[in-house]
Amino acid sequence: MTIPEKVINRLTMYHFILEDMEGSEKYVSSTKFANFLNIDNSQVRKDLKYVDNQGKCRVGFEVESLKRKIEECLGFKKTKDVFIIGAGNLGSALAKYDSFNDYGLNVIAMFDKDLKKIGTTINGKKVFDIVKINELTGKMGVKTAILTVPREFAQEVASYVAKSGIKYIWNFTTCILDVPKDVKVWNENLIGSFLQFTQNDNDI
Amino acid sequence: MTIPEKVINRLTMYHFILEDMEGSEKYVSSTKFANFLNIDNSQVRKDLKYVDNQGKCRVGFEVESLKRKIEECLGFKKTKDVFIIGAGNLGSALAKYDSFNDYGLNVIAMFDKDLKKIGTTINGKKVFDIVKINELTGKMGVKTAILTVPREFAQEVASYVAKSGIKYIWNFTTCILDVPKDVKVWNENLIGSFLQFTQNDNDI
DNA sequence: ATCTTATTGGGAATTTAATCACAATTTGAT
DNA sequence: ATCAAATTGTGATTAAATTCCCAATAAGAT
Repeated sequence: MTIPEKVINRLTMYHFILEDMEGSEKYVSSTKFANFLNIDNSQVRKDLKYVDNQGKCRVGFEVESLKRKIEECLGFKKTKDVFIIGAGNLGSALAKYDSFNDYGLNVIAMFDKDLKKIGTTINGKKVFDIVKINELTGKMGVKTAILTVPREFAQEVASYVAKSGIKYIWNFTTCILDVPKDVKVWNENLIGSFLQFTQNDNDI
Repeated sequence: MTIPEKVINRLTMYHFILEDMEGSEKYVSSTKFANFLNIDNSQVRKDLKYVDNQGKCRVGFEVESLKRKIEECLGFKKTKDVFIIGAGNLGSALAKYDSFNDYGLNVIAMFDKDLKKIGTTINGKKVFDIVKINELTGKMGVKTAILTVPREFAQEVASYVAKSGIKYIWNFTTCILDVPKDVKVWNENLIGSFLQFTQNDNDI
């Protein structure tokens, strides 16, 4: 069953909440989730229909089993191997971001063109020369790359990376990439996200 | 006029594209934007209706004027002051992220509780003791904080920050925050974003 | 001058997402 | 045993977002 993207996003947030409740509370209601996220409680119940878990009238949803069901449903325990392209500030921060591991996102290696960075290790992830990506993509069967290079190199690097066999690019740069049709790009547009957040409030 | 959030996000991406075209091309068509972002071209034209800029039949939209209009419309030139709470990997990376400046996002100062970090300077931004935030929020009139502390401290720090007068929290942690009603939280859920990207592709 | 083609603008239709409303259920209190 | 309250599940409704469609326009070719 394919779950709508927005539902996936909310399910991960319910999981964050469950993480905090586990151990201290046995049940949680849709209203509790709804209040945390400022959404309608029936929305929550509809979302939870996607994971195979039913609530109890007058009581709510069982914390532990719901948490486990979301994990199964979204594959948190399934390892998703990725490369990080660009061992700069953001790339390094993401390499050190432990929450990725908790959700199955496994950084296999990093790539850069800076000789001072190549050969070093960041949080246990080795930094390779970008020209090695072709060889390593094939050898390790990695299909996903996180792109964190400076804007001015983003297009060039993305094209290079696409040629190596990478099929999914999670793009953290402010460059909109032009890549072959068989490569899927997901723009993590932080600027846009901030503006969505603040745009309709004039006192920022 | 309030612009829907999704439109705001796409407008910033059109701007990214225009940034690359400026100087080399005079006109751009809705189809060109649409192809870059894999969306329908009439969607692009409807988005562009929100900024006061009309296209020319058979030619498209003028690159320079459209770029300028988007900037005006979304307030890229208007300074938006923010604090970064948490001078760890992600906080430091965001403090060094120059694209923020280009879009008017101005990091005024950083806060942490680690004595080794307090007093240092990251990309020109001074790191203060978190207990100073109350004083500085008032003095500098800052209303927005970027939260990048470790998950286990997120709720505690968010409550503290909210008490200082901060009204907007851009939350990069994997903790869903419980804050007073007059504080608006925007969850930058990277885990959820990644799963939205990859969930319906089974070969990751 | 006429034709072809690329493009906009915008109405209509469709699809997707969110909200509302309420019956059914279950718990705990009286 | 009865009643009040909290909660789920879901059908109906509303709202928002996207796509489809095509007339109108203007550029460039013939």
